[in-house]
Order: sequence, then structure tokens, then C-alpha cells
Amino acid sequence: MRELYRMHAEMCKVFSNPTRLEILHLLRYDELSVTGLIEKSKLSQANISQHLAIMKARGVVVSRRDGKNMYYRLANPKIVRAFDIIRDALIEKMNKERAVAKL
Amino acid sequence: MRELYRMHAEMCKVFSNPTRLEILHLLRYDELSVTGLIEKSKLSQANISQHLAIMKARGVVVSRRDGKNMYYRLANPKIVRAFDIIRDALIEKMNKERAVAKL
DNA sequence: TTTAAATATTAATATATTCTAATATGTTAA
DNA sequence: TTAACATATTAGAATATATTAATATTTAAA
Repeated sequence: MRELYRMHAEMCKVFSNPTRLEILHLLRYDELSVTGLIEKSKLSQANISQHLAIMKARGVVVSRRDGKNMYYRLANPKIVRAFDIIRDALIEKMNKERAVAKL
Repeated sequence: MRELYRMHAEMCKVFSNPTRLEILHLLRYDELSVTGLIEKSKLSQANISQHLAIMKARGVVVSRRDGKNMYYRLANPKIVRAFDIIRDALIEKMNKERAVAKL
């Protein structure tokens, strides 16, 4: 049981970094090559590669090679749903805080 | 935009620690006092208090005092949904890995 | 078969997180 | 108003993470 929480936490660590969230968002609808990610994000090549390696090791993305390029995509569409739910909760929280601030 | 990813990541950090996941799971159906959490988890009082403080600061749990006790509960039911989706993705991944191992 | 392009890895530094132990604060009852 | 119970906070050591710069690897084309 505690082992499951450990693994669950390991998986969630992937989502606990803004750079990785940005990459995941870019992969939301379709696969992209590393070059594509560099272009769309303006992050450094090394940094993107490192984050992709982390996400691949955790099984959150998968890759395929096509010639010189490596294409990455989400391993499981549920990732998008979790992403959206947490973002919704965040936005609800901000709206609530804004409403309180107005009192 | 990048600010939103930063806040989203901050919120996800809450879920990236096994102790906090355990606490969240205990709060899944109902509020609990710190003492209740200590009894059900066997974690140290200081550690639970610290994690509760982190989760409260991030708006993931809310608290109310009743006499000497502080009761904590989830701030938003969506948290449970996100928790479950990620756990499902994790279990699917493990099943897939097990299937591959059997080949 | 060398070169260039695409991607991955390594090393090093800076920063963040976690836990434990000790101590402080707040609340009620004697 | 003091004792005791419940919870919170602080400090410090150990570990983990993120970023940048430099270098290595892989692939395809010249």
C-alpha cells in the first residue's frame, strides 16, 4: 500500500515542474519532435531532452525515431484529463480568492 | 501563461509526496482531526502538521477548529478525481509492464 | 567517410524538499 | 491559573531537483 503511494507520488512529480507541464501541454493533441518542442517553447535543447528523459522513464511519454528526429507523445490520454482537472481546481481556487478579495 | 504553469506545478507538488497522498486518501470521504490522522497513519505528529500546513497554504485542504482539535478536509472534490485518474494511469502502466514481462 | 543536424548525456552549481528533534502556542478543565 | 492535551513552528542535516555549459552519440546526406 505504502509502495503504491510512493509510485503514485513518483508519477505526480512529473507534473510538479512548470517546464514539464509546458511540454505536456504541447504534446496534448499530437506528437512532436524535440526540434518542434524547442521551436514552440523557446526552452534550451538540453533542458527539453532532460525533461523528456525524466517523463519517459516514468512512463508518461513514449518516443519513436524517424530519421534524425525523435518524436514524443503522451503515453496515456488520461494524463490530459488529470492535467485538466487540476487546472480547473486551480482556476476555481483563484476565482474564489478573487471573490473574497472583493468583499 | 507561463505563470499559470508555475501555479499548476505548485499545486501538483502537493501530490508528489507519498506522505501527503496518504493524508489526502484518509481525508477522501470525510474530515479528520490531526489526532485522527496520526492514529490512522502512524506518522509523526510534527510531520503530519507540516504536510497539512503545506496543503493548506496551497489551498488543497481547509481546516476548522473544534475545541482542542483541528479538523482538516479537502477543499475541492475534484482533487479526489485527479487522484483517482492518476492512480488509474499508474495501474494501467504497471499492468502493461507486467504483460510485457510475460512475453 | 567526413560533415552536419538532431538528440542525449554528463558535470557542476544553486535551490528546494524532507524528516527528526526540540520547542512553542493555543485550548480546556481541574 | 496551572496542568495536560492538541497542534504548530523552527532549526538543521540529508537528499533530491533544475538549470547551464560542455561534450557525446546517432543518423543521414554530401
